Amino acid sequence: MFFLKELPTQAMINRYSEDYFPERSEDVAKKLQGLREYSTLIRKLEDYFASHNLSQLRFLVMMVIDREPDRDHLFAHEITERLDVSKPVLSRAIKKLIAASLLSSKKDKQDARAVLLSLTPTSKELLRSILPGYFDILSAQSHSV
Amino acid sequence: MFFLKELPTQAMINRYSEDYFPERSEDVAKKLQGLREYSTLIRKLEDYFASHNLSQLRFLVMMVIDREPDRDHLFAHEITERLDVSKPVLSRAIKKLIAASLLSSKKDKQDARAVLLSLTPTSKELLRSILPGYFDILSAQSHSV
DNA sequence: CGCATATAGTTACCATGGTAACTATATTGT
DNA sequence: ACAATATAGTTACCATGGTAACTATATGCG
Repeated sequence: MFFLKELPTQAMINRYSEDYFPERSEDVAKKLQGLREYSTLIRKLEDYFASHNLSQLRFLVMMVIDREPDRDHLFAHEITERLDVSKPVLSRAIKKLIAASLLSSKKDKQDARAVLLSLTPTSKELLRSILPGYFDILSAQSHSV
Repeated sequence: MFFLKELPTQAMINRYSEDYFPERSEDVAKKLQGLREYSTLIRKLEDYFASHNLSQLRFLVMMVIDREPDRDHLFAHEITERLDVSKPVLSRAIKKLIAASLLSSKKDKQDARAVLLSLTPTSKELLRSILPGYFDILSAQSHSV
């Protein structure tokens, strides 16, 4: 999350950064603007998911299972490879999804430690129903990007 | 935070979104890429601030006081106007900054509810010392932006 | 004036992010 | 075979985000 509402003017950035690398202060201004825009976008997405009793993470967990070619399940550690999230946080997200019947789990026969995670009919339908709004938010015009 | 490491291919986005608005799927791809890049950037900034016993928010609180023209202090509610953060979160951030001697507070004489917040010599020096690294991270080249 | 409303800031509680350390199972190497 | 190491997932604990409701003070208005 990036909180700054009113971005510093170029003059202000120059004032702060000119001693160090004046040649890069335009980059700095662009990055700050990008940070602000994407933070706003992330807030919109989070609000949207919250209105469906989801979070971005729980949505993405379902997405990476859904988009997996050739298989209808993933193990938690495979999800960790696909999402930039720590194991404990993923573990809890999965627990919540299972509690909400949005994920089903099955012990793996080869590896007693591992758990197969698959989408349920409910979550497949939920995914289909929320995707339009998701893409809508993502494709909405922002000020500059 | 946006977690997805491997972004969906254009073909995948089309598969998901073509029923709804195929004409916008390029926007979607661009936005997802932007989200990922800015999430990575935010992580780098957070790590940098953490290495100085700060957070992005506490840094920005000091910055908005420092950058205020004509005055050397702000009230908490004025900081709320400048930063997109809830009052309780700001309240705690301020408490931590005061505890670390990075902010000094003084009761306002006109309004007994309000508290004047100013930078301390320590925080002015700290700001100066961390700004180069901050701009460095912001101006570092990313893959596409 | 004095009551209703607004504002400044805090408290209580919850959601979600992280790391370190743990249990249980699998694998590796001698 | 079995000890050492690696891996799957969880637990415990902390940081930081949010909203609702609270206290205290200020303001507006009949």
